[in-house]
Amino acid sequence: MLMRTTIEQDGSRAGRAARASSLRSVAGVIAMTGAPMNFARNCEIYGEGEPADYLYQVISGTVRTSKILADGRRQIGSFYLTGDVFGLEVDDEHTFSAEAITDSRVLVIKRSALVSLAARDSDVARQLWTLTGRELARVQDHILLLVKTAQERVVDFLLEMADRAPSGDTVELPMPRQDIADYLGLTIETVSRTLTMLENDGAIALPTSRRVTLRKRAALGRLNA
Amino acid sequence: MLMRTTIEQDGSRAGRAARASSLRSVAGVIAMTGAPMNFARNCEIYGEGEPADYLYQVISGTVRTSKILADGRRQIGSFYLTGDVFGLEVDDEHTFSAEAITDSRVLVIKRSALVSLAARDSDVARQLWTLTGRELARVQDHILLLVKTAQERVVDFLLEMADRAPSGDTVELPMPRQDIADYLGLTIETVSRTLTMLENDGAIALPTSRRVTLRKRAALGRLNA
DNA sequence: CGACCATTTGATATGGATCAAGCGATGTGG
DNA sequence: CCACATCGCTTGATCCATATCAAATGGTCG
Repeated sequence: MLMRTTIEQDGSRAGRAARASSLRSVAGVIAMTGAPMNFARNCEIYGEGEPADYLYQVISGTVRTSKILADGRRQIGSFYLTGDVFGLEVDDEHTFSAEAITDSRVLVIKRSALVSLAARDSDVARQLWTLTGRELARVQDHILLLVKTAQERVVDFLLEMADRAPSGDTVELPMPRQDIADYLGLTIETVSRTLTMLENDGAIALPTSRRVTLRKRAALGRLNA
Repeated sequence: MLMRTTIEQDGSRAGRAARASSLRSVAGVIAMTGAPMNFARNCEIYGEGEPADYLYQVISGTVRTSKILADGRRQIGSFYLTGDVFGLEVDDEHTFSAEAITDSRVLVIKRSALVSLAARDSDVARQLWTLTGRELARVQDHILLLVKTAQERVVDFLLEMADRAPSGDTVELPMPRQDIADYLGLTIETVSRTLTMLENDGAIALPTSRRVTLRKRAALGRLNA
């Protein structure tokens, strides 16, 4: 089911500079040489349990991390948008697998290089720690999501996406409903119904199924808190 | 509702040595001087949003971290048993609050001391990173818990506690049902009923409400995976 | 003994899952 | 260029796990 990947060895200077400027806080880390790679939609980037020899930064596209439970259900850990770093592990195994949601371009960075550099350069060490801490914060928020009602989960998700890909009040959802459902711990039907409901309530507009306009963000936020 | 705390300045050598031996992996970190403090049952150790000037290690007793949601519900982040480190933040604010579940003795360590030491000593930096990574792994497991059925959650919880406080197949639960419920995202009634059901099925025994004997761990594990 | 708190048990309600069908875009072969 | 298969999404009907509301039980401490 997963497709083959293509590798490119470009790594243009211009691209690097642009990235660095928009991502100050991880600048130190990504200053490392890394190879840009392209992954087609639904390509696996790494699998659960594989050695975590690399970490990754999204140059363009969207990536999800996921885990298949014993009963076959799938839980999505996170979505990663342009600029986000993923796949960084403290242990040396990936605890989730990662797939490209859309055709994506990803910077691949050797973990061992960073880890050994961190042993000498405390700034790098600090960066690694910060990145893991950021991931921790993300996952903690995710836990809070999972104990809420369906409507709260969906609204939180939309607000999160809106915050992360800032383009006014219209959010482009790169992922299918099934991914959203598996992220929120709901079924695809419940996600769909909830969106319809929010639309009927005038809280959002759905020009297309993948584009959502937040009509009253303040109200939405309050609705949930 | 929260009680006052008492402070002690003891810090016996014998105690330290015993701890260090049972906690190799964080030995580097806790080698730092820290003040042991006592907290009575239900005492707040720190509050959500407070500056994270200290981190903590449980010497004896049990601690929970929690967060109150907008609608008044409470989510428990984790339970910390003897030897566990908690309250370590990458940012400088506590994202959860922490309370002693039972009368507890806790080693209090100044964060700034560690952070500045980490800037010079890469082993310490590594320790900080590892501790945060361990927390991350714990929270990720927690997410997987929250999408399971009530029975699976309860069984997972019992197995987790049994692994962490190894004393054969009998687990002593230091926390009340309400804490378990708020950890598992269930109601107290559902937790209670589920335990009763497991007992009727012969999967566990409940000599007292706070003591659980796992009758068939292998089966329990398989039951859930 | 009696008050209080934690826990269990019982009866009922409900949010979201499940099962099933319809719908709208997109693409493909005749 | 149209018929038709496919895929992602929505909508509908029903069911069930867990929440909610309510009361009983049991253990602890003054």
